[in-house]
Amino acid sequence: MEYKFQDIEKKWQDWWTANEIYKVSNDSAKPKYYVLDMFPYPSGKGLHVGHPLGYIASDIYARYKRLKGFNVLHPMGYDAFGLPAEQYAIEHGIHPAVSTKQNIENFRKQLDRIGFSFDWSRQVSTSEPSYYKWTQWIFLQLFKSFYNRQTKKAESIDSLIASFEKEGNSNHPIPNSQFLIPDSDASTFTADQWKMFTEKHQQDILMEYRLAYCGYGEVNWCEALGTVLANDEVINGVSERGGHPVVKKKLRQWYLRITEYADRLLGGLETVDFSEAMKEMQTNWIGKSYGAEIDFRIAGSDEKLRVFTTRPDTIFGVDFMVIAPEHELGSTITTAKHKDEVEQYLAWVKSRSERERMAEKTISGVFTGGYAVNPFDFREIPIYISEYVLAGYGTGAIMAVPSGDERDFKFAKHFNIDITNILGDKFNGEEANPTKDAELVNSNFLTGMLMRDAIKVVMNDIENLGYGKAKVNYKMRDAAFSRQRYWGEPFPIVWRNGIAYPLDETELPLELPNVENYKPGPEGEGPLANVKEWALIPIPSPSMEKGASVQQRLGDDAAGAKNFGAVPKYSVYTPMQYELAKNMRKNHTEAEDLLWQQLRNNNLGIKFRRQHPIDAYITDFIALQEKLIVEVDGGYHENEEQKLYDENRTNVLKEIGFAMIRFTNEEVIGNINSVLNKIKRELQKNKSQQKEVGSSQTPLSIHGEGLGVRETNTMPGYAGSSWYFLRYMDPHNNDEFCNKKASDYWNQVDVYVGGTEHAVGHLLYSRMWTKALFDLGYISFDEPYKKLLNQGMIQGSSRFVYRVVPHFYINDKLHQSRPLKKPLFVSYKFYKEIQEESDKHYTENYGYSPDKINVEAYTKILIQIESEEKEIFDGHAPDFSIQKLHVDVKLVDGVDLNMEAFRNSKPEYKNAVFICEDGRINAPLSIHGEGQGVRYICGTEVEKMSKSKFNTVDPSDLVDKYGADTFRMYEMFLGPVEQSKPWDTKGIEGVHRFLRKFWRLFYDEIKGKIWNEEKATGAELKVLHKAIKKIEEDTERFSYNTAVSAFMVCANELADLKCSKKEILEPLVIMLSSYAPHIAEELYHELHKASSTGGGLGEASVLDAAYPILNSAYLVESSKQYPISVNGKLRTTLNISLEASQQEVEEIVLGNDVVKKWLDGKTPKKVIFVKNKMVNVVV
RNA sequence: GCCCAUGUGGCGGAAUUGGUAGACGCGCCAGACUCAAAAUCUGGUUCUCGCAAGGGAGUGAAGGUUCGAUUCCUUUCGUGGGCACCA
Repeated sequence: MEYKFQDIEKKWQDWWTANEIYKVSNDSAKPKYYVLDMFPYPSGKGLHVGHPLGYIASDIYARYKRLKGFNVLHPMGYDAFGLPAEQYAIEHGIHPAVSTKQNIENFRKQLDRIGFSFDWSRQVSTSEPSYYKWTQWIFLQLFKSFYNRQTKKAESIDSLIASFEKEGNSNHPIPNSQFLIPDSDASTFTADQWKMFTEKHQQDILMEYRLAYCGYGEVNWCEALGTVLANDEVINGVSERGGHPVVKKKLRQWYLRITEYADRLLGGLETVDFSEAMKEMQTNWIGKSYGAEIDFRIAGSDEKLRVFTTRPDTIFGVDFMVIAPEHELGSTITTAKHKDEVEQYLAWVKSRSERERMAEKTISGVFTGGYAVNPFDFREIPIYISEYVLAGYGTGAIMAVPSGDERDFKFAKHFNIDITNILGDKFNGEEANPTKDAELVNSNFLTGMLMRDAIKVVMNDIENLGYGKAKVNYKMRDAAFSRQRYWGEPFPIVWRNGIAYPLDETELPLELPNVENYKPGPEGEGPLANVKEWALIPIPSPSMEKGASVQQRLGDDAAGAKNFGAVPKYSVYTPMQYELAKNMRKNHTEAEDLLWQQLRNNNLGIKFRRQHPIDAYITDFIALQEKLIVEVDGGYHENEEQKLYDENRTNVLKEIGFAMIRFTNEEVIGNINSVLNKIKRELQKNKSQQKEVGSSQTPLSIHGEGLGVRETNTMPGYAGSSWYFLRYMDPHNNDEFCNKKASDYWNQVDVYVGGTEHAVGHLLYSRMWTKALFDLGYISFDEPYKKLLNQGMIQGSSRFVYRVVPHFYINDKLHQSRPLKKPLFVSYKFYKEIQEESDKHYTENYGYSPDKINVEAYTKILIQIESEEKEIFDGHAPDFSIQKLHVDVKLVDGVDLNMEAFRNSKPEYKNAVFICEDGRINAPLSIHGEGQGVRYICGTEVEKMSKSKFNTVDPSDLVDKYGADTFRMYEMFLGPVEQSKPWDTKGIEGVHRFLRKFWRLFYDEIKGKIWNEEKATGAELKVLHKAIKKIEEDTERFSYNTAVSAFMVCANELADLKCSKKEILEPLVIMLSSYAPHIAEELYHELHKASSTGGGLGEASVLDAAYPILNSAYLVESSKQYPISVNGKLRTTLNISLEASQQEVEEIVLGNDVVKKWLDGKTPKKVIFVKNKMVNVVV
C-alpha cells in the first residue's frame, strides 16, 4: 500500500467539512485559546508560497492547543476595502464589490487545499454591510467620546457638555490641536459663556475634544491617487502604494485623536509579548520626549517666544534662536531692515515640495533682525527663521545650542555665529557634542555641574521663576481618518450648516451607493460627492430630530423659535413644523410688503425669496446665490429677550455664511431707495468677500445652502481591521458589534500572527480602538493582542540566463546590438568568467576586447557567432555584450535549465543555442553535443518574490505534486518562522520522503499493513518519549523547523529499530496531526478501525485526541558518553556512569591512554567535571 | 546620520542556561536494485595534512573575559529592516 496523498487529502477535507469539525462554540467548559492571523487583503494576484506561511504557523499552533484540551478560536476573514479594488474598477470597469467577491472565492479555493482548521462559519469581510455597520457604530462611539485627561480614559461627550455647563472648560482645556478653530481666542470659556454660544460654536468646540473629529489641517495629499494618506502610508515623500509624490495640503479631514492615547499605547507595550524590534518601532513612532517649554522675552516687545527643549541644562550655551517658517511670530519680530530678505526666504521655502526638502538637506535660513532675551543671563540672542525647525513639533521654535547639537552647530558655522563653549574640553570646535556627561563651564550658576544633574536644577528654577514649565512631547500625530475614495466605509455623518450630525444607530449601516464612475468629487471630496441622490438627504432624517444639540437649542431659545422649522427640501425638520411657522407669520407688515414689491420687481437684477427657511429660522427676504438676508423688524421685536434672540440668530446665520442686513419699518417706508442702495452695496461687499473665503470647511457649499449633506469621504483601510478580532467572537450578532459575554470569554487574542509591515499602522490603531472600547465599557481588556508572532518574508530565488548580444557593424559604424537569429546563451560559468576578465581589464569601458581577454568562453562564443552570421563584425574586432535575463523558475530544475522547455516558452527562443557548462553546444534538433551530462547552469539571486521576476511559486502546484501535508511541513522546515528566507523548491523532496517513510512504518508496499499491537520495548519507548519532549517543547515556542526535524529523527530511528507498534505510532500520529493533518487523520482512523482495542473510535477525529504525555522515566540514562577535553581541546570521549563522583571520574579520565598521551607526563592542575556535560583536564 | 536585527559547510539551517559546532534536510560522491533510466534504499560528505591511525584550522574580522565562547564584553566590517532635520 502506498501513500496516496491526493486521495487521502480529498477524503478528509470533505469529511471535516461534512462533520463541521472546525466549528467552535462560544459555550464550552474547556479553557479558551484564541489564535489569530492577520486577515488578508483579497488581491487579484492570487497566492504565492509566501502568503500561507503565517497561516500554517498559526494553524499548527491552533491544532496543537486543541489537542492540549483548549477550546480554540481560529478564524479567518478578509480585509476587503481598499485602494487596489477601486483602482481595478477604474481600469476595468468592474465594480469593487464584484471583483472583491471573485478574489475572495479564489483565495478561499487556494486556502482550502492546504487544510487549515479555520472555522469558516465565523468568516468576516470588512466590506459587507453587516460588518461595516459596526465599524460605523464604533466610529460613532469615538465621535461621541472625548479623552478625559483627569481620569485618563475615554468618556461620553455628554459628560463633557455637562461639565461645560457647570464650570466652563477650566477643568478640560482644549487638547493639543493641529487646527485653527474659528474664534480661536476663545480657547477657554466659562459656563455662562458656553451657554451663550451658538450651536455652531458649541459644536466647533466639541469637535476639538471628540476622539473621532473633523478638522481642517495639513494633510498628505497624493494627487495621483486622488486621496489623503496617513503618515505611515507616506515613505520618503512618496506614497507607500505606487510611489506617487505626496504634498502637504490643507483640507477638511477626519482624524482619530490617537495622540491622547500616546502614553497608554506606550505603557501597554510593557504588558504584551511583542518582539523587541516591534516594540522599538512603536516606541519610536510615538516618540515621547521629556523636556521643558521655556519662554524667552522678545527684546523691545511684550511678546514671548516659547521654545521646547529636552536640554534645559544648556541654557547658557544658547547662541541663537530659530523659528519655523510658519511660526506666527515671524512677521512681528522681523524688523523693517530684514523684511525683504525674510519674505524672499519664506517664498523660497513655500516653493519647495516636501520631497525636495527631504532630499537635499541644505542649510538655509534668514535673520529676522529680532532678538530674544535669555531669561537667566539677559543675553540678547538673535532670532532666525529656518526650515530645519518644524512647525508641527514642540512649539515650532528652538533655542539653538551649537556646542551641543549638530544641526545648530552647522547652522552657526554657516551663518558665522559665535559659538559659546559650555562643554570645556569636551567640545573641540569642529563638531557638536551631544553628551550629557560633561561638566558645564561658562554656565553661570551651573558651572561645574554635571549636565545630567543640571537638567533637574534648571528645570526647577524654570518652573519656580515662571520662565516655563516641564513638558512632554510626542512625535506621533493624530491619524488622518478620511479618504477621498469610494471603496471604504461611509461615515455615518450628515452635515448641515457646518455641523456634523451623527446618524442614529438605528440608521446603520449606512450603505455605499452604487456609482457610475470613481472620479474624485470637487474640492478634494470623495467620489461619493458626485452621487447627489445619495449625498443630499432626500427625506427627513430621524437623527436630525434627535440630535441632542438641536433639541437643546430649541429648548433654550426664545419660545417663538421652537416651531420655526424648515421644509424637507431644504432642511430636515418636519413639514409639520414648517406649516406651523408659516401660519404664525401670515400677517405681514406694511413695510415687509413694500420691500417685497421692490425686490420682486427685480430692480437689483437678482432673485430674492420671501419667508424662506434657513437653518432653524425663517428669513424675511433672502438671496440664496448671493447669501444675503434682509430682515425687516416687525412690530413685535421690542423686548430685550427678543433682541437677544435676534442677535443670536444673526450670528448663527453669519456663521453658516450668510450676510445679514436689518432695517426698521420706518426706514423702509420712509426711504425705500436708500434701503435698496444699502442692499446693493451689501451685495457687492458680499461678493468680494466670498471669493476670499475659497473652499469651504464643509461639503455644504458644493451642494447649495441649507441642505443636509452626507459626509462624502470614506474611512481608511485600517478602520475595519482595527476591531475585526472582536467580530470573530460573535460574527452574526445583528444587535451588537460583539456581545460582552462573548468578548469576556474569548478575551484577548492569545497569539496574533502576521508580518511586520503593520507595526505602526494597523497594530497601533487597533490597540487604540481596543483601549477606547475598554474605556467606554464595551469590552473588559485594553490590549487586543497578548502575543505577536511576526513571520518573515519568503523571498524569491530568481534564475537567470545569459544572452549573447553581438554588436553589428555596417560601413565601419556600430550599427546595432541585437540577439542572433538563433539566440545564443552562455552557461553561468562562462558569464562569470567573462565578467571577471572584463572587470579586470576594463573598468571604464563596456564591451570586451579580444586581444586582452583570452578566455575559453570568449573563443567559444566567437566561433558560434561566426558560424551563424559571418558578416556580423564587418571587418571590426569582434565585439559583444551579455544580457542577464530573468528566466521563469518553472523552467529550471535547481540551477539546471530545461533547455527544451525554455525553447518552447517563447517563439523567439525556438532556435536558442546554448553553450553549456562543460563548453559543449546544445542546439535544437542537433545530435551534436546533446546527450548525457550537457547542462546549462543558471545564475541565481535572492529577490523579492514577484511575478515580474518570474520567481513566484504557486502553492497549488506544490500541493498537486506533493500534497498539502508535505507543503505545510516544508514551509515550516525552511527555517524559523520569524526569519526571512529564500524559497527553494528543491528541498521539498526531503520532507515528502519523510512522510512516505512515516507511512512505511504502517504499511509495506507488498505486505500491506504491518503495524501491530505488540508491546513496545524500552528502546522504542525512549525514541517515542524523546520525540514527545522535543516536539512539544519546539511547538510550544514556535520552533517548527526543529520540530519537523525531530519527527524525521524519530522516523529514522524507528525505521532502524523496525518498529511498527501501535503503542509507539499512535502518539506520533497525534503529534503529527497539527503539522500534517491529512495523513494523520487517515492513519488515526486506520489504527482504530482495524484495531481490536479501539474499534469504537472509528469515526472519532484525531483532532479530538489528547496530546501524548511525556514520561521522562523512559529518558533516564545510567551513563553518558562524556567528552573529555585536555586544556579545552576535545581529545576523546568516555562512557562514564552518571552516578560517578568527581573523584571517580578523575580516576577514570586520568587513567585513560589518550589523556595520558596528551598530559605528556605532566600532572594536571585541575580536572573540571560538570555532571552530565563534560570533563576538562587542565594542565 | 541614528536605532534595531543579523553574519555558522556548496545551500536552507541546528546547537533552548557558557560545556562534544555543523542536528535535520537539500545538493554532491560512492554503492545496492535495474538491460538501462527514473524512483527507491544504504553509506559518505566543514576545510586541510595523512594510505591510515591521527593531527591542524574553523561559527564575518581583530582583541578580551573564562578551565572552556557560535553563545558574554570591546572595536570593526558586511547584509537586512526601521526612523530620518522630532530640538
